[in-house]
Amino acid sequence: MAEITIKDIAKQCGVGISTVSRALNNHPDINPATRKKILEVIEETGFIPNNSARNLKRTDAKCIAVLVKGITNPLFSSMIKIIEEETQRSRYALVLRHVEEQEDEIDVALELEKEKRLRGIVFLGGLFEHPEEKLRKLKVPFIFSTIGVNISDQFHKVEFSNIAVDDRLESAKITEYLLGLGHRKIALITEKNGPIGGLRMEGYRQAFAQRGLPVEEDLICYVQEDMDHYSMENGYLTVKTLLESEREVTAIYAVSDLLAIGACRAVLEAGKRIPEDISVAGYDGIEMGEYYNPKLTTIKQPVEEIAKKTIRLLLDVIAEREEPQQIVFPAELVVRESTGPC
Amino acid sequence: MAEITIKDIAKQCGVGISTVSRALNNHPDINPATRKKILEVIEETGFIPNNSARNLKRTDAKCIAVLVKGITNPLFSSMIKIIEEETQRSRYALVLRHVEEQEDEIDVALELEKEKRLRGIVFLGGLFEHPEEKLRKLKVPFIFSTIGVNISDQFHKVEFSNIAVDDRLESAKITEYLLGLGHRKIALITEKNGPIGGLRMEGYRQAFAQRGLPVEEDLICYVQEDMDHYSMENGYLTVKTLLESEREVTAIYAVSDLLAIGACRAVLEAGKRIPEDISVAGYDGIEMGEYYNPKLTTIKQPVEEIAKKTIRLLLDVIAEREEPQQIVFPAELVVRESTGPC
DNA sequence: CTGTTAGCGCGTTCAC
DNA sequence: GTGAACGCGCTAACAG
Repeated sequence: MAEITIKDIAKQCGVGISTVSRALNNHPDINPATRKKILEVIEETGFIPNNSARNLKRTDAKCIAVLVKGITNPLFSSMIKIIEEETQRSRYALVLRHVEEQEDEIDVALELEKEKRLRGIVFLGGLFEHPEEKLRKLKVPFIFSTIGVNISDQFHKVEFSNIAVDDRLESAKITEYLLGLGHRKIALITEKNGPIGGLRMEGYRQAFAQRGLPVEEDLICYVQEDMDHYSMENGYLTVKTLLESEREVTAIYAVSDLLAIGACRAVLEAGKRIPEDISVAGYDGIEMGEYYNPKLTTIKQPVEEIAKKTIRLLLDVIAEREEPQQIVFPAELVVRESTGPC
Repeated sequence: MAEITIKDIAKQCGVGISTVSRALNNHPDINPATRKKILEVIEETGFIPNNSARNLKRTDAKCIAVLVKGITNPLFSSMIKIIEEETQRSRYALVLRHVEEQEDEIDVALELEKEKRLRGIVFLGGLFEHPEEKLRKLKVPFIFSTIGVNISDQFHKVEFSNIAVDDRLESAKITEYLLGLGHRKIALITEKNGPIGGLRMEGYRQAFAQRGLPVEEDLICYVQEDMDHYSMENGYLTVKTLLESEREVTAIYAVSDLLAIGACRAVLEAGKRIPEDISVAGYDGIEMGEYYNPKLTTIKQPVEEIAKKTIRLLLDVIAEREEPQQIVFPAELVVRESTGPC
């Protein structure tokens, strides 16, 4: 069965091809009567315009793309929801696209930019460390909403937008909080390579340094490389190994809430209490932290604010109401039940 | 700046347009030397073929689409991962597409079918209750992997594929387990309307009926309609209300693990112990259930098997090695720490 | 092996 | 207001 096209509709309505096109696109120059009739026939026939063909010709598509790297990150779904709302309000269409871990998000963006008629791009969860040369290939405004990557090391000019949290600072904040409680044997659960783990580790070290305290290197535990670095399972396994090693530990700081929850499981399984025997702190502020037992002490990233600012800034830049800029959001130390005095 | 096209590449290489196309598509009939040169120029120029134009002409695209309804469902990400692996192994491209709650997944599929050259479609999380007439519009094989919707009530012919778990049966299983522990005051946390909640409630009733026990209607608690029906927050609020009502309860069965975790938080906040004072059981078998404290008793859906079978069946149907069929997978009652004798 | 040509389905000029 | 013709960028069929 042949695909039904705009031509068939035109024939069936006894009108020209372009009239159908006008009906389809809410073009003003069309007789309401003929327009209504065309839409009826379209309804009956179940005709669906071919998007590929449309994208090929269309000049005015208001469309922005969100490229998400890391579908497993629980923070993203709420961010996406907010971005969706905000774009709809501005009458933009949204293309949501997942980027595989090994894919280059810029390449995907470049491809999408050609395929659809993008007006702007949001990068969620990728790394803002692409060569400027490559970034410059993007012809529409874009913004990196890189929860987890501090920009202070970046040398990008202000010509590119970026919204982030100062990981090093926030990480130091929660470490200092643990130190303030009297903890000294604070195990750090982090990833070995990778900018996020790196920055958060730096914050950890900074907090110790600021108090003139030495960091015990063998309390820095790296998650397993061969599986998702930020999964509960990885946190569990890493902390299990730690506890079995009989190293003395009074607190555990995992650089993500999921790792921290895995850590909790390992601690509980070892027959220890949280926080009486061992305090556990996370980082991210995922919803589960409020529901877990005990409730998780963590650094809460202002996800909603970040999402809102991200999309608004992008829309403003698109509309040339605003210049690209780089913004750092403060995060919040949320003390709950999983941490206590040493 | 004008978009760079295949024509420009051809000119720059001093070859014909179709030769470039051949290089692009790994066509065998091409001189390796010219081919290499073309690819080099493409690399230099940063040329990216326009997908819309390709889709318009291409006839042989091996592409299958996965339409996901309900991004928040924690079970989906692992299913998607498996489906990705399996499709790649068969050298199919994958289009992942999220469907909004209010969108009609069939409409989206229809549109996508025109836009890309789909060979098959997987529906994840939608409802298999579309009129046959509409389903028949889909011209490529598709399969509903409807975790959560029992098919026994469906009157669809075998011409459509569907993979599911028998919700009623499994729900009865876990209810019977609680009854077997001696519980009689078992609160049910479910959604008021909606086929999933409906079927699971039927299972709950069935289990009581089988023992000749009456169901106490006021122990059936409906989640709030105005927010995500299967969120922790909704479970928390619903159970909080329940507990404040002073109705006697010895066990709570929530029809999803997330609801159950919210329920646990409410129970704990009320100063009760799990399972000593109140047992809590969930449904789904999400990973968090193993990490939560206490570990959650639940019905574990065989997500991996379902995902594998789903994609394999689809590929088989596409290749005409197999007829469309409807399969029911058994789920497993996993008893963990959150439930105990009455 | 390679270049030329004819559309894919639609939006966008133009005339009318 | 409307229709015919053109071409978006590319692939496929055909010649060479």
